Amino acid sequence: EKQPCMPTHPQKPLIIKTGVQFTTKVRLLVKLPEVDYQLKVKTIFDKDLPPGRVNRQFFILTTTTKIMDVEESSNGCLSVEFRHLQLKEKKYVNGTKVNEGPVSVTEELHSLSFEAQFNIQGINIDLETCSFPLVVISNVSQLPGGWASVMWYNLLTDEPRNLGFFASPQRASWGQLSEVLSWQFSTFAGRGLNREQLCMLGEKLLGQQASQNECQVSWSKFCKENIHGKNFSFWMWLDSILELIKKHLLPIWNDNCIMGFVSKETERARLKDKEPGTFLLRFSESHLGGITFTWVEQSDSGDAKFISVEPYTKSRLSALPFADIIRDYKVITDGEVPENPLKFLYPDIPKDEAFGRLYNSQQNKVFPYIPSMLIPISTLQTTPPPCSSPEPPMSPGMFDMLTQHLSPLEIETAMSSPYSE
Amino acid sequence: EKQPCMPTHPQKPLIIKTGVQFTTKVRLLVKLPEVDYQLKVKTIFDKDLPPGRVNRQFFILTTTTKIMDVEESSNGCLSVEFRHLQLKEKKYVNGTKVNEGPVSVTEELHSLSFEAQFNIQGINIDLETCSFPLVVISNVSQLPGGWASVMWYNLLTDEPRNLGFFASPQRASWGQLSEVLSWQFSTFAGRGLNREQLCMLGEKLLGQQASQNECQVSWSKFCKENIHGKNFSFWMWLDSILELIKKHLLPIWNDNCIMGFVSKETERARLKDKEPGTFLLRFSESHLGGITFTWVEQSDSGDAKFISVEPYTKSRLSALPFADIIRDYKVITDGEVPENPLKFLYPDIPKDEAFGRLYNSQQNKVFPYIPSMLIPISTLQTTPPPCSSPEPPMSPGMFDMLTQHLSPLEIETAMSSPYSE
DNA sequence: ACAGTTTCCCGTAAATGC
DNA sequence: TGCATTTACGGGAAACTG
Repeated sequence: EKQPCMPTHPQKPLIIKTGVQFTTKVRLLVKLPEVDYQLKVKTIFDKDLPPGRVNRQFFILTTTTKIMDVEESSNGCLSVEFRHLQLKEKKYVNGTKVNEGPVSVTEELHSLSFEAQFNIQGINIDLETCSFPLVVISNVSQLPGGWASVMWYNLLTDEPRNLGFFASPQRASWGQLSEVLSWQFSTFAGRGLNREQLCMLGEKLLGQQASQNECQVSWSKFCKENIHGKNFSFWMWLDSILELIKKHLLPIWNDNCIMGFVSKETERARLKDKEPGTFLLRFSESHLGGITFTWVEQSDSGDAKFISVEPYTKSRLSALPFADIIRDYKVITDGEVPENPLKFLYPDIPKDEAFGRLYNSQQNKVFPYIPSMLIPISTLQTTPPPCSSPEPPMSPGMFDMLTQHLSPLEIETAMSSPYSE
Repeated sequence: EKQPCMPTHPQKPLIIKTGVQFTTKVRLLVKLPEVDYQLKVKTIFDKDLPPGRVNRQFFILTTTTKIMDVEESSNGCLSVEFRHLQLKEKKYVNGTKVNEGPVSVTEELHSLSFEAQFNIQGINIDLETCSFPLVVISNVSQLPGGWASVMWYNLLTDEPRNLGFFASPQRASWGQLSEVLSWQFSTFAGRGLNREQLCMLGEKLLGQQASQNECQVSWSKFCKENIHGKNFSFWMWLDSILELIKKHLLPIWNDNCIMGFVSKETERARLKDKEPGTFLLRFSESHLGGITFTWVEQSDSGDAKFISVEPYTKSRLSALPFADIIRDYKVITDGEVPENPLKFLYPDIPKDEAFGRLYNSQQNKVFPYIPSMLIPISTLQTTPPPCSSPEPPMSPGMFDMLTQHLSPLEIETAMSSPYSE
């Protein structure tokens, strides 16, 4: 006999890492008439799993049974919270590790079941329920893949327990998907994606025709296939940016100072007619988790010239916050006096108005010492290189700077540093 | 019956962290006449421990028995290697946790015992041996304390198993101790300490009279009491420097470019009559794990002037290697053109001759972008401050630089944002 | 409240398995 | 051999515990 028993599913952390504690709570939604005895709930991982359905099997390492208790905060329901639950992989299950097709670890769905039974007026009643699908990972490096699965699953099915979903995952429309992507950013970074940003993402994922929201995206294209010419998939790239924002760019992102997702063409079109020194912030498309700025200058011929700095990644940004980089950035052109080329955040906001609030002086006052700060510097040449060697030669300013400091032996290696477009 | 049975003690890693695997090997040094049966060895942690001797009790989480085997590499001895051993703390031992005095975790000594028994011609023979004392820690943050204990123990006792050693640790003579300290540097950093460096350390630890090698140092002074006015002990300070060298300064240390341990007085005496721009490298005495450079300049009055930069710690050094800092360091004096004040490594070695080999151009060649490097910069004033505030006021150059960028902009958070929603 | 100590767990690196 | 996945564990931070 099954009875109504709705647990509070472990809905948010649908991803569980082995060896890391998680919590789940079950609540009995009917009031039992007589509760003069203890009601025990048992948790089982992957109960009644059809054999061969998953590649990996796990078990709960910690206590799996607990007594239900009257919940204070609510209307006196019975509930139980399992804390400090921990998953561990069963190795060598019966010596047969079923290798079932191309479903990767983060596509393998599991579930957590809860059982209770009680006796009321001589009738034995079994209660049972189970969680939404779970992804089990063994290292945080698998978290992005896990999130992708959860997103895709939630996007495309309303079934509470379709564990075979990724055997043949449906396609999503770009309209649906873009909404979910924006929601990721608004949830985890505090600000979603605007129409232009989504449009760039759509074109990146699907090509020019993607302006149509009806355009279909396959799971593989979203998360499994590498972007052409790169060694990462679309979602891995996007998630690396989400992480970069979360850790290093949160206030700047929330102040809407990061255009971020812009094609190089759009970037140029935007900056072309702007005041020299106008810049915008854009995420790297060539490397994971990088952000760069591009500014416009007047070239000698009178045309607009666009210059982008080598993208900053988390390692640099943890040495120097991005707002400080923008404040302090200097370019040495032809060995002259360093100048900060960044004047106006696109379209025309004075730099300090946009970022001043976030500047951090880096000043530690430790008395007998003089303070020292890190300044990001680029060197640039305006005069065209005398010959067209495959690698553009070094600017005179940089050359001076290096030769001045490098012993004769080291010059060769340091020479091969390209810049200028 | 006890028999000669000398194991290869776990000598080097005398410190074991709970939950982290370690390895130990036991070798039977006598050849058994008849080895037609298996000889089993069992490992026991803290065997026969007098109750109340230690605060914490541990057990071996993994397999504790193994069969001895003929060792290939040696002359056919029997030996056994325990791998993947792991320690875990027994909690709530009999409900009584004996709190025995002021012996800290890293002073608590433990031991690992090995037992085997065999029967030869009807006689039962018990073999037993045990390791040198072990320190058990639960976090790497306790490693320096553990090392200190191991050093002190080895320095002051030849007993193989005096587990109560730290109940009343003997004093060491500075002569003995300084030798051990130098040995730490030569073992872990590749170059020991010279007489002058040791002399500075001796004075730091014991005051001026410490030039005598006979001077006695207490364990407490070495490792437990804080240095006057600081919140760390002598050894914690020294070990933080050892770590800094190991991770960030190895080649520079081994090239003997770091004077390192110099009092400020000696530093000045050394630099006083040198060419302006002569500098030396010294470890910070005020903060853990920091290194600074001090250079000499000619002041307006004609006297020598000494300037030290705020010490670089591991976080800065992992963004920028120290050799590059020395190469690129710039001072902006009174807002003028940046100049590198570092010319000659004391006594008179041109900077690039000393460090050129280690320069690293920081140049990542990622095509469409211009490279950017981090330059450490200090600003300095030559004109004396108008008033004598307790904190040295900001130099005009720095002030300009900051005001130029800090505009009246503690403005409200969300200004006109460059992108529409 | 607090300091000494342990636990937790991310993130990198290395090991393992397929 | 290379790729996918897991294990190992340092290091920072939170939690614990007298």
